Amino acid sequence: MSRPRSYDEPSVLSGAMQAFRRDGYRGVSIRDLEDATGLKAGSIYNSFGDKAGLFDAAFEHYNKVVLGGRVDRFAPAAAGISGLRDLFISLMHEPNGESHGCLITNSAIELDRDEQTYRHVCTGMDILFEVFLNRLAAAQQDGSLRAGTDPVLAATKLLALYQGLLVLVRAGRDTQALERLVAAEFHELETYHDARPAQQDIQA
Amino acid sequence: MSRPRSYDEPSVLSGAMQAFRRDGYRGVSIRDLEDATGLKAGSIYNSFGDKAGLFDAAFEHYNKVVLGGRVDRFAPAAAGISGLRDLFISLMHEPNGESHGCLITNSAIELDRDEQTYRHVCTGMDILFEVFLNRLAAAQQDGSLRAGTDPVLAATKLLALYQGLLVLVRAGRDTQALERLVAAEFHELETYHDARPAQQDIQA
DNA sequence: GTCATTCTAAAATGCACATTCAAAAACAGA
DNA sequence: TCTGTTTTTGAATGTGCATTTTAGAATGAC
Repeated sequence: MSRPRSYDEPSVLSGAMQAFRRDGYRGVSIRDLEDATGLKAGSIYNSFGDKAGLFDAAFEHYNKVVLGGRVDRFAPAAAGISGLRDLFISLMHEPNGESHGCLITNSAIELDRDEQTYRHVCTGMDILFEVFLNRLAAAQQDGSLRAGTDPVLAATKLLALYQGLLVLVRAGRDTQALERLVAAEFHELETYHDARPAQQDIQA
Repeated sequence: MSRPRSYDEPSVLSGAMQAFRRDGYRGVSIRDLEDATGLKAGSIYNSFGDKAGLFDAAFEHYNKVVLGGRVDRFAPAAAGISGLRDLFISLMHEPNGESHGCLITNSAIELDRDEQTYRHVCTGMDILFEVFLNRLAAAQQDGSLRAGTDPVLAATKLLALYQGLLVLVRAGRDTQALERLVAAEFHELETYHDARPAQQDIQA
């Protein structure tokens, strides 16, 4: 018994999300959000309360759909440590030059820690940490984790590496070097190897 | 043959820098900068051209004085890898709760890559990378680097870790866990050790 | 002391922004 | 078809911002 909304919520959230990822919360105006969502300012306020409300909804959407989707696609439980590596490598392959940016990393820096919305930052990091820890612990069980590796420590390391990579990618650092780094780090996690260096390294 | 400036340039830059570190470029208004520097808006414009000009000068000051000072204090060439570790540990000990933030990391995220000022981000990262690489290469020479470690790869890893830690610190993550991570990473770099796990780990 | 020059102070300008308002339009139920 | 409710729209509002301007104060050179 009332006029129904004429827009598609997921696509509105997706548009807003993209704008926020690219330009940050402060860098996006209501005007920009009109273009990004297709909604007029009035409708935005009617539907989401205010700019912060839309940001909040977009962030929730990001954690659920984008982050969750990436995990499901690249690093499902069955994919083990190798799936985690794929997830990391994908960070260096954002669609052509179009650096979307990670809403978690970017908001961790931009937002004030005692804002309401900051909880999404913490949630996102918790999700990542738990996925890392879960896969590493499972790998430890089935023997595919290098012996002697502490899963909690390794998960912490992966979380830091993840955030750091996103900063460096956004800064335009050489992505090939970063890919080599990821390859090396996961090689260290996955395979059993002692530290005895190759002969030429000893003699050099 | 003219009126001299009545302010102390380093302290003006230091004040502005602190404001920008805490709240970001967009988060600081000219009004805020008046308080942070002690200068009136007119003087700021007279001396630095505009807000971006002051930011530029403050960023240069950051790279030279703050970043350079930290390297000299914690990780001079003589301190080797151990000095690098001290530098990293210091990231988790910013003055009481007062998270100043790193202007390089924060600006890498907030600024647009094709702005003039972004060069300071690149310069800062280059400085860090070169310091890391230099200390690691020296350690390789004198045998204090774990055999088989590639200095370039390790320096890349440290750069990513450095940026990632700053993101996580700003996000309010448990700093003790992060310190354990740093300790473990540097342990891996410094000491010779094979990967043979302790007995209890094999049997578990 | 006077002059030229540069700095400071304070108000003024104009713009972009987030937000609100009021009117019109679109639907659901009767 | 009529009614009530909600969405949409486009204009209006007011605030905060970066920046400019203007007038006055301070200094060095002579």
